[in-house]
Amino acid sequence: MARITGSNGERTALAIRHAALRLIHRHGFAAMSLRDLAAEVGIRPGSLYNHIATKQSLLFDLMHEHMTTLLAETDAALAAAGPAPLDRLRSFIAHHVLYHLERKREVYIANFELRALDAANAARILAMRHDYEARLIGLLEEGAAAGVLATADMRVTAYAMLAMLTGVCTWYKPSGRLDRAAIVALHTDLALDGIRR
Amino acid sequence: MARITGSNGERTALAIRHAALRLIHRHGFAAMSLRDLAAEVGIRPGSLYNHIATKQSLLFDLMHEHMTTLLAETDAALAAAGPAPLDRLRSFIAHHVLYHLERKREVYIANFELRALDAANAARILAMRHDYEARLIGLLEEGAAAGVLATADMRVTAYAMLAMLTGVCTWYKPSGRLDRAAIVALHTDLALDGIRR
DNA sequence: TCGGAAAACAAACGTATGTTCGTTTACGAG
DNA sequence: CTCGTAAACGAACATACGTTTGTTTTCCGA
Repeated sequence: MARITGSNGERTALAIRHAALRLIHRHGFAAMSLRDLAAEVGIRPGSLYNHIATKQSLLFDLMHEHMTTLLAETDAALAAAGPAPLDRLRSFIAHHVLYHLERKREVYIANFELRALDAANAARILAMRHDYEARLIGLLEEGAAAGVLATADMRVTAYAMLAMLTGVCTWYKPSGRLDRAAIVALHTDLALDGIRR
Repeated sequence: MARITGSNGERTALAIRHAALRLIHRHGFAAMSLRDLAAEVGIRPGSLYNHIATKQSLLFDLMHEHMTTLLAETDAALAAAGPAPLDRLRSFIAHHVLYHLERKREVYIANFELRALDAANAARILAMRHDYEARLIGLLEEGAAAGVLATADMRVTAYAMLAMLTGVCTWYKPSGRLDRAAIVALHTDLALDGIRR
């Protein structure tokens, strides 16, 4: 055996990334062996190296692509929103929750596998995460300046909101009781007005 | 060399648990080798087995002890609170945040290393987590029944609140800008009333 | 049609892993 | 003081790991 009939580089590379997302999400990066990954894809361990440089770079690429997409889509959502601070904030929240519902694996990995990256790679991902946080903090400041939002500590408030809005991807199952619109609405209400009647 | 002068079983066992908390929190359970752990404690790898049964049982014990303490302390906090639903909820929130500030390593591990447990151990920890969630859901239902809380989906609301309140242990540093009381107050306000003025 | 690049294989590299074993020495109850 | 046990050691076990290598077969542009 050698090169397999019908084999295609791009398709295999995609399958590797997809399988890696599943395995890392389920077992963690350190607990995913390249032998497991190769078996999931249906190739031999050594063949992975036709498509990835190292295990470390595979993880970094997955995280980097996710952060790039998240930032771009967020900016698009904000650009499409109305000018009112509250509308912009609603738009951010809706996009964040929907994105996290649809790509829970990528999100989970980007949030919890930072420690598996080496120092240089971790720094790059962290910088992108700070960019993302800065967008929300900016929206909170806009709202405070316009007088529609409470003016407590912006940074910690943003952290708390992001934690709440991101939490959805730890329990969400597409087959669940609530549909996506309901989940978005519930989280928007919680963030804006809390649980007190 | 053999048994070391001044060696003491209980002290070593404690040092192992403490070092394990640090290493698992920093690198993850799968990425922590027993050789690293032994080096951190200052003994040889094989000597660990005078104090633990297996690596897996070490993780389970750490998580189980944490969940037991959390449940017991939560019940104590609720028992000490006044009878009004809102007071009880405030008490829950305050205790949760303080506990998570003070034991961020244990919390982080209990939340994110579930996948490293084998099936039977994971089921036991999950059951305790459900117990904890049930306490909050109960409080939300009390509040709804009394008419002081909004009556949206109780389970998802509880998940969102817990995600927000737990998030604090991913960024908190004791040397930070805000003291603990301020962090508790900020999270209580956010949970109850949101960010809208 | 043909030749180089792409993509797979089988096999092996050195190292690290969790764990076990037999041995040695200090501690502490009688 | 004595003796069983606790608690450490050094060494080794089998297995698993990420990665490299050389080879083989298929694909595809000129």
